[in-house]
Amino acid sequence: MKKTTAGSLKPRKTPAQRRSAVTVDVIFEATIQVLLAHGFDQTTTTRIAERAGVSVGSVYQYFPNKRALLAAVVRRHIAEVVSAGVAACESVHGATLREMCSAAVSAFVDAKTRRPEVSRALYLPAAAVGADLIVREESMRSVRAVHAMLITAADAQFSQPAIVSQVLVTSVIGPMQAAIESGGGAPVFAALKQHLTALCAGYAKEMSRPN
Amino acid sequence: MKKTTAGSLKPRKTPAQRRSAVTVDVIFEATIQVLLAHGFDQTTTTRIAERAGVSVGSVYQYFPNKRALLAAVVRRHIAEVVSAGVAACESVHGATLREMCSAAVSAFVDAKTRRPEVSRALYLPAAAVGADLIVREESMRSVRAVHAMLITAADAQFSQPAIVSQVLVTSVIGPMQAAIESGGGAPVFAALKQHLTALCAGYAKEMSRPN
Amino acid sequence: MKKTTAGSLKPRKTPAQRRSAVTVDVIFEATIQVLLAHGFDQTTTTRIAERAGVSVGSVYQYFPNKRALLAAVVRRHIAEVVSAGVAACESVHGATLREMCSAAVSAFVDAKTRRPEVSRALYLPAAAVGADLIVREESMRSVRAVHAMLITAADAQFSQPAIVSQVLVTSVIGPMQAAIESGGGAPVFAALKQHLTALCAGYAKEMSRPN
Amino acid sequence: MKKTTAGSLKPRKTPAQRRSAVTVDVIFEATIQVLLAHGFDQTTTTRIAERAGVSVGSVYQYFPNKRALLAAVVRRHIAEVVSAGVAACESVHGATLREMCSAAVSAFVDAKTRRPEVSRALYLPAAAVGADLIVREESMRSVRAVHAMLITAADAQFSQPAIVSQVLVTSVIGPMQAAIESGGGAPVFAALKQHLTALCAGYAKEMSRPN
DNA sequence: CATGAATGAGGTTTCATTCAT
DNA sequence: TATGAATGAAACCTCATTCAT
Repeated sequence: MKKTTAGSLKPRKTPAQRRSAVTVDVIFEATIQVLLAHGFDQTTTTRIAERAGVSVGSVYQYFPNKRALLAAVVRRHIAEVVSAGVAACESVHGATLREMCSAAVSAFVDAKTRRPEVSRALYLPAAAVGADLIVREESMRSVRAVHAMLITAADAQFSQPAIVSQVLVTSVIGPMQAAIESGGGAPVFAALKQHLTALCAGYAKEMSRPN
Repeated sequence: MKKTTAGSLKPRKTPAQRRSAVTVDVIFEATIQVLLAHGFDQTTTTRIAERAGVSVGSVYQYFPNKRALLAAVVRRHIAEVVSAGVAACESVHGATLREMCSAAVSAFVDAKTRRPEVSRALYLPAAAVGADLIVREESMRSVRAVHAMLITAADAQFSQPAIVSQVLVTSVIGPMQAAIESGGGAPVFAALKQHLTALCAGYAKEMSRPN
Repeated sequence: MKKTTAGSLKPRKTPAQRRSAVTVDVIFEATIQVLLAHGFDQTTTTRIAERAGVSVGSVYQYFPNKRALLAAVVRRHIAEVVSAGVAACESVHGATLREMCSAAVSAFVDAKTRRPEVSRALYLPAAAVGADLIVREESMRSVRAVHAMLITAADAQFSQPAIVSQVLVTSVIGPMQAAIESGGGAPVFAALKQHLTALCAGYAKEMSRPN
Repeated sequence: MKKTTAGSLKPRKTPAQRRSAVTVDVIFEATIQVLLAHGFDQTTTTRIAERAGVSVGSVYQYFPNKRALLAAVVRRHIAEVVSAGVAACESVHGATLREMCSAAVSAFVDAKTRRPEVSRALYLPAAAVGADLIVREESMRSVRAVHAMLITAADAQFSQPAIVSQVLVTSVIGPMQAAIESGGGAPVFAALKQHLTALCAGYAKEMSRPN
């Protein structure tokens, strides 16, 4: 990244037409591929275009600059993962604490490990682009969903549900990331689910009063 | 950063003379300052040298390239934090689970928040440089220390102490980071200690049998 | 030249479009001009680009690095000279030894002195770049052509035609170079032809048996 | 070479003292070693000093700048070779043409191949340093010696002894260099002597009248 | 005298972005 | 609309040379 020109991060045109939507997808996928194959600093717009089978000019037709492109890729990935988590949370309103933790953790791990390489590839871009904002926004969605879920718990009551939600969401990411980086496969992820469920449930129990 | 030159990350010459040692320290501090004031991609070797009050040449007398410099700065910071945590762990061998969690978390939070800006400044460099390795190495030290501590717990026994240690260490970082990023002050960090202690203790209880 | 980067010496993209071909030629010519006007170490890529009326970037669009550019310039020049010599050799198959020497020497001197400054300008680059290889390759072409010629001589037979060819080719270059360096004009070159012809013919006679 | 500052090429102080003379020799030898081990552009003053076991400062005590150092090294080497040739020429005054050629060529080849690596190492520096002048000066000595020799030939007379001498000297260098570059050993050099003798004798015969 | 840390001008190279075709 | 050659600011890094110790 050269200058982080601080320009707009929003895509340039909404892909109204069919063709456009396809092109954007191709560019997204190419970006991830290049990121994985060449690493962050070798990820140039030209290379992305090449890999996508379009010209650099075309890339700039859809994104005002490189940052915007990376941001969009990051946003899409995070949004997917978060949405899965949010849906899981909503589906267990009214359940017990342990059921809630198990369901949410499971959904999160599944979503995140569906394409583990993608998570790895996007780690640096997310930080380097001003995607912190995006990450924060999406995290908020998770936190809110967890919050909304917790207060419906059948077997407990929280005095600080907001803070607890925040800690729950952020504490789960580290072990997740570590597991992905370590290159572990399905069995590792299965074990991870159990441990993260215990982590969340244990903490939730500590911070709540039985109902 | 242009090319991730993949060259050696080891410092170039050990500062033998007093003057040199000072110079290196000045450069370290300048690096952090620039990182904070201008952001990662605006952190150029020239700017670092300027801020340090030396010439670019001097920087390159001690570090073979920019990556190595950043890596060194990251290493020093992480090592400090980890060392504090490790010391705390060692000081509570034989205590109860809750005492252990409280002591370790407290030490970790204190170390990490002594200079919160530094943590923020080094977040991206750590990822961008090949400092993953460094981070991983230091993480291992923490994990081992936690592991050594856990198995001496007065009131509990673990069947998978290794995994538990790993999860404990990685789960604590996220909330920590979030608190720092949020810019919270002393009260936030105090609350954080309580929550992280609960997080750890709760999880530890879940994963162990009473003695 | 800083680092003899040892990277590829092959041009980067073959100029497909007309515009590109022109650009490359302009860069070639500019390189020679700068070499002549400023000398080898003052021949910077920036200066070449300036003189060529293009941007540095354009230079790097066609050549992966400075060495490759210089190598290409050297190669083109040497190839021209050698080709002239080879053609001359082929045109006198079956002639007498003296006719052969006269024809080959004449062609070589003519080719080399068509633009004497170029020869002077490229002397150092040829050595400094890894163009030794190029020079060697092209020399081989000359040697082979001379060899092929010699064995058809109407009036003589050689027992070691290979070695003789090698010596003939290499012995002629020194006096040639000296004459160019001395800045002599047409009359000097005319005299040179006679002397070199004598040199070659005399040696050839010594190393062969009359037919 | 950075700037070819065009400063004086003359050594800075005459090594009046014993110690100085030794130091200069050590530096000379170190220069050649570095040239051979690292190549021309990697031959830095610091590296030379290191290899010589002295400080950079000391190198600058004896030579005003890098060019002067390289020039001195080149000069010494060439002077040695030329002196050997000159001596040989003087020792055969009054002999026959063929004897002259044989003696001079033999001495030249011997001198040049005593340390073939040195010749290779100094090739580029000689050209890059403006040592052309030195080379030219020393060449002149050779040419004059050959000239003085030729006119005493017992069996021939030359109408243009000056030009003939010039051509003889310059024509012999190319094949010599090629033989060295090719890495050939003693047998190659033996054959070379025969061919160069034939080359010179043949040419000399062509350019002279029997006595 | 020797040392070697410090200097800093300047060289090479990259790559996001534009715009004529 | 798509293309991709051209741009050029700016980054990293080197190394001959100096001078305080």
